[in-house]
Amino acid sequence: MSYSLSFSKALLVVIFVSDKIRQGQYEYLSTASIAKVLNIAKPTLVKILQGLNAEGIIETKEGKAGGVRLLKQPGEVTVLDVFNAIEKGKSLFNSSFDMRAQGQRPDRAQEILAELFQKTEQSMKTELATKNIGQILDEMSS
Amino acid sequence: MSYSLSFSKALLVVIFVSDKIRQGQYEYLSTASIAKVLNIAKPTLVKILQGLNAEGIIETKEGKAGGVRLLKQPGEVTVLDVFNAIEKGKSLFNSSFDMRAQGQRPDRAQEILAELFQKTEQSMKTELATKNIGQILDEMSS
DNA sequence: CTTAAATATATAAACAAAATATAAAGAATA
DNA sequence: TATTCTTTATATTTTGTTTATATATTTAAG
Repeated sequence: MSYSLSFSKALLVVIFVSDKIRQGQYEYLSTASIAKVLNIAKPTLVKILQGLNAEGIIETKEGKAGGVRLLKQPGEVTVLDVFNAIEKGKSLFNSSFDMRAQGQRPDRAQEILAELFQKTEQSMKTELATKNIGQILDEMSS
Repeated sequence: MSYSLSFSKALLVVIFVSDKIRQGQYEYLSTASIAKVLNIAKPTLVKILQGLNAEGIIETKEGKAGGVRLLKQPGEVTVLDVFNAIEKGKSLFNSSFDMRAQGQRPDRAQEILAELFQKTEQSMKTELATKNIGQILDEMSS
C-alpha cells in the first residue's frame, strides 16, 4: 500500500491546533475535543500526538486543564516534519528480500535499485519540505 | 507501510529476463525457472507477470515450450513502467477520510493537502522515469 | 489424437500491519 | 483529596500482502 492515513490525520491535527492559535485561543486543547471534531479514534489520535510530541512539534500536558499545545510557530513546521513524526524510518520502497544467494549479478542489481529508491525517497521528502503549516493556513484563508 | 515487495521483485524479474536476452538467449523462459532462481513464490510471480503483460512489457506463451519473453527493448522500459505495472492506481498518500462534516475550513485544508500530495507523487514518478532497464544492465556490467 | 509441459485461474490459508475499542493507571489542578 | 485530563496497556477488528495447493487450460510434439 502507501503511507498510512495517520499521516494525513496528523497534518489535520497540526493545522487544527495552529488554526486555533491564530484565532487567539492559546489554552491547551483537550484530546477528546480534537478527536471529536476531526473524527479520529482516540487511540489513533493518542499515537499521533505521541509522534508529534517526540518530534518537538507539540507539547502535551497531563491532568486537569491539560491537553495539547503547539510548541513551534506554524511557519516553522513543515509537512516533512509531520511526516517524520509519523512515518519515521519507514522507507518508501521495500527492496530487502533474499534471493537465495544467486551470485553477484542479482546482488549488484539490488544495489543499483536500492540507490535509485533512496534517491527517489529523497526527492519525495524535498517536495514535502517545501510547504509549511503557516502557508497552508494562509491558503485556507484566501 | 510503503509500496509492496512485489514491485522490487518485478524489477528483478525484468532485469533477469533482459539479462538473458543480452546473453543471447532468445527463447521463452519458464516461470518455474524464474521463480526458482529469484526465490519468488509462484502465485506471486504469476501476478507480477500478469501485471507486466498487461502493461505491454513482456509477453507470455502458454503450452509446451512456453514461458516469458520481453516485448520491448531493455532501453525502452523505465522503472516507472514497471511501477505502473505493479502499483497502478495506488496513491502514495492516503488522504480520503471523513471528518464528520466540520464546515469549510477543514475541507479546504484537505483540498490543499491533496494538491501537495499529488505534486509529491508526481515528482516521485518523474524520478523513477529517469532510469531504464538498459541502463541498469550497463551499470551491472561495469 | 494423445500426451507432456507449460501457463492460467481459483480458493483458501498464513502473515503482517493499521486502526479501533476498552479498561486501567497516573498526573495536575482546584 | 477528588475531579479531570492524559498516558499506557491489551486485545480485537479490519485490511492487505504473500504464499500454498489444487485444478483447469493451452500448446507443441510424437
